[in-house]
Amino acid sequence: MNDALHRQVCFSLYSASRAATAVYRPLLEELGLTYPQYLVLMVLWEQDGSSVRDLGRALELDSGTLSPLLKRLESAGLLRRTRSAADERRVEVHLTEDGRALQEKALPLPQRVAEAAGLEPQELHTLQETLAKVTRALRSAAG
Amino acid sequence: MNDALHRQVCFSLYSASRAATAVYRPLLEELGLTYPQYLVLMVLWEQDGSSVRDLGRALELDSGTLSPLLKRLESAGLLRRTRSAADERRVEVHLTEDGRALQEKALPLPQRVAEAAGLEPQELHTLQETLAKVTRALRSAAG
DNA sequence: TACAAGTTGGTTGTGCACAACTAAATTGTG
DNA sequence: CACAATTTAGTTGTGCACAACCAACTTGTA
Repeated sequence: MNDALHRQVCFSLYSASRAATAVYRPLLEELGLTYPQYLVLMVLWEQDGSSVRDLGRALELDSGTLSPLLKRLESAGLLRRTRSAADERRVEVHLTEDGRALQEKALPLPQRVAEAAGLEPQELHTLQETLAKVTRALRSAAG
Repeated sequence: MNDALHRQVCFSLYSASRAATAVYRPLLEELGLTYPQYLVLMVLWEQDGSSVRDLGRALELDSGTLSPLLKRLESAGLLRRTRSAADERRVEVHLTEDGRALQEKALPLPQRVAEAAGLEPQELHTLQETLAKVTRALRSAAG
């Protein structure tokens, strides 16, 4: 147990985040997905046809991360990438039938991870609120 | 704004964690460090001579992550890795003078990031407690 | 209509994370 | 002692994150 370490917000967040994705990992592996791939699909399940830019905005990830990730999902047959006719700079990402079908299989996952976190609903809600507030503040501080 | 996304603990943690390390990044860059490298040094500043295994236990990182990271810190002249005389399986990690000297330069960092998080001291404390609890629960769930 | 400035997606390179595996040393047990 | 099981680091391979840079396209303005 290292005191300086455990007094830091950043380390607490870093540890908790890795622990949470570690709970997701074996569940997502059954769907053939990694956690960031699952995040991209979640955006597409709500907004099919999003551009790479839209995905980047939603997840705060840049094209250097998204481009190869999207290519992997495309070669897995879960989506297609097509240049927008209206604006040739844009690449629109469309789910395939397989990609859409995964939504149902993924439905129970968040609940299972929330349960694994071992918090009361009220406590969980407060945590979410606090994290959203912290993230906004940190982003505005980082510029 | 994607609803399904923002209702998930894991995504909140993932976003907050990346936002926090993003605040650290430019500050650590002045010291020539990445965030995980800084974490390793924090452990060594409190427990110089820790083994790779000790570092792994403290940070919950495995040797596949730590070995190359430690080599980079060694070639940066911040530490030395030596086989333990008592147990030839162990590699003990000792700070150099330069490595120890960085502690003082890094001293103000946590405070600055905590301020950037924009929480009241009481709120910050509650967050830390909740995150520690969540991390323990998630780890025991992951096995 | 030119064309500078901005937007969008991609590439390259570095450094984590983590799984799966290997090699070497130590320890427990007959 | 012998030797199987365990512990400890390290290697290899895959997939994020992110910085820095580039090419192609669009848009605003003279």
